[in-house]
Amino acid sequence: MAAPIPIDAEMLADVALLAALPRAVREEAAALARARPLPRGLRVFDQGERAGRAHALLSGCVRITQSGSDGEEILVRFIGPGEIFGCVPVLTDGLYPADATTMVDSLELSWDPADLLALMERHSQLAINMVAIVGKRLGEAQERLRELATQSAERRVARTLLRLLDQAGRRTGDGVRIDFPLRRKDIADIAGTTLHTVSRFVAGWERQGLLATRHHHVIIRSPDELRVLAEESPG
Amino acid sequence: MAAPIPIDAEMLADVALLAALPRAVREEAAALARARPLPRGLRVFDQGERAGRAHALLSGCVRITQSGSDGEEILVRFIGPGEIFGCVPVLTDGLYPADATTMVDSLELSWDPADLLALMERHSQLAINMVAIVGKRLGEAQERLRELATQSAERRVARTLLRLLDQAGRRTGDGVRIDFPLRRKDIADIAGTTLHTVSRFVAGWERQGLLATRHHHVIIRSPDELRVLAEESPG
DNA sequence: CGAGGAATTTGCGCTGGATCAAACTTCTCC
DNA sequence: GGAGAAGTTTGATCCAGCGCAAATTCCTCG
Repeated sequence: MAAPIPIDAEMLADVALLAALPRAVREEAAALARARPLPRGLRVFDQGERAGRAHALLSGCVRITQSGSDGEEILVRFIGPGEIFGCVPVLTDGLYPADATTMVDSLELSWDPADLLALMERHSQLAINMVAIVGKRLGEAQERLRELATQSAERRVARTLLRLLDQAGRRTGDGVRIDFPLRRKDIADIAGTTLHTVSRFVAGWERQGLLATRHHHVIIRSPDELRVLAEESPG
Repeated sequence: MAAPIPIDAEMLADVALLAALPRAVREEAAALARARPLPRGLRVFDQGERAGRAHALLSGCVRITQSGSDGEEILVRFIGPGEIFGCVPVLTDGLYPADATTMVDSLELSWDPADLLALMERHSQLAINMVAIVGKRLGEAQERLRELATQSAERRVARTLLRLLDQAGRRTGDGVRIDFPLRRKDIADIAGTTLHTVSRFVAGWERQGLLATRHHHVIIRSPDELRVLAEESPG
């Protein structure tokens, strides 16, 4: 067992859940947290498993997927630096509702469920922040639901890329790069279609010079053109 | 203007958000709440509107719908007695994310956003309850997302009915009745399909004696057979 | 740098379910 | 109780995109 990684309140300033709180609260949270490096490809927790820890990501990227009894799965969301994951079951039935897997080497903080709960009881602002975070995700899920029910696959793929751009876009020489390793299957699992269909559209856009992929990373050269595709009225 | 409806802490005991709290908190919440009867068909609030009140339903039924810029809409959920609605924006951007319309004559309580926020600040358990409620809805939304992306229309319609049965089922003489007025279009807007497709399946099931509809109400005679349809492995 | 494997592209046929259209039934309200 | 409106059923047609399969390219790692 390696020596525990020291945690200071500074590290917590980047976690959205705690960002706007008084420093004293962050120190309290820091004292209870455990830091841990996560190698790429690690299954952080499994769907249905009893929630052993509540998590926050400091760096890297975690993929949250949900699968049904039939094995079909969707990609619920990517967790980027500063975001929390696996925290809701602490307050509900105690079972993780999805799988979590690191996509790159990452660093996380985590809390014992009881500690986090106690912390939220002492500091209502913490719980209120959490409602805001979960509420925002609920809104996003409902928007995706509407898109999936009413829009064409092409628009959904375009919107998926735009949304990822928002979440993890980073300017580079010739466009904006999505900072997650992203393969066609991932895009398909978010947009609710197949990797074949995604490939057709993306390859087309790539030919038009609208975007490029290298090393499993997507670089959008022209977000505006993509936005046009995403908004186009019919189907 | 009619005289205000008197509110006592007893009424709040049926509201899930406040149910498990000390009586003193419920009394505090009661003092700040406003009760209001809502006639059938009333638009309680509009998507995009600034959140003027946070709501809880005491009796009746409210339909929450979300529509996109193109006019396409989905039915996000039904709110039944004891459930809250329009409360999340109090803690986020202050804009209602969806429309809310009463489906029958109803009775609601509502709070001023600032009052509810202050109440949650004083009583962290209230905020914690809210995380649990919103988290549960998030889980449901993600499950629907997966179903919509991976399952056949028939299964989705069957599951939709089963889910409504769970939420608002009431035993009657010859089966379990869903306590909301429900037309084909509503089912379609939840299941993510068209009223024609819903009609085909439901009419078939009705012929098999699996369920019945009268006065825009669905009565499931054989939940088990429906469950089989919902679980059936392929597509 | 090169071999092996993983991911992507692309062609083709097929079908679930959307769309269009029309008859029919059920509710609502006078 | 009856007229009109609203909701439902059912048929016919059509196509977006899924499933399968094979070729090709890209990435990884020794």
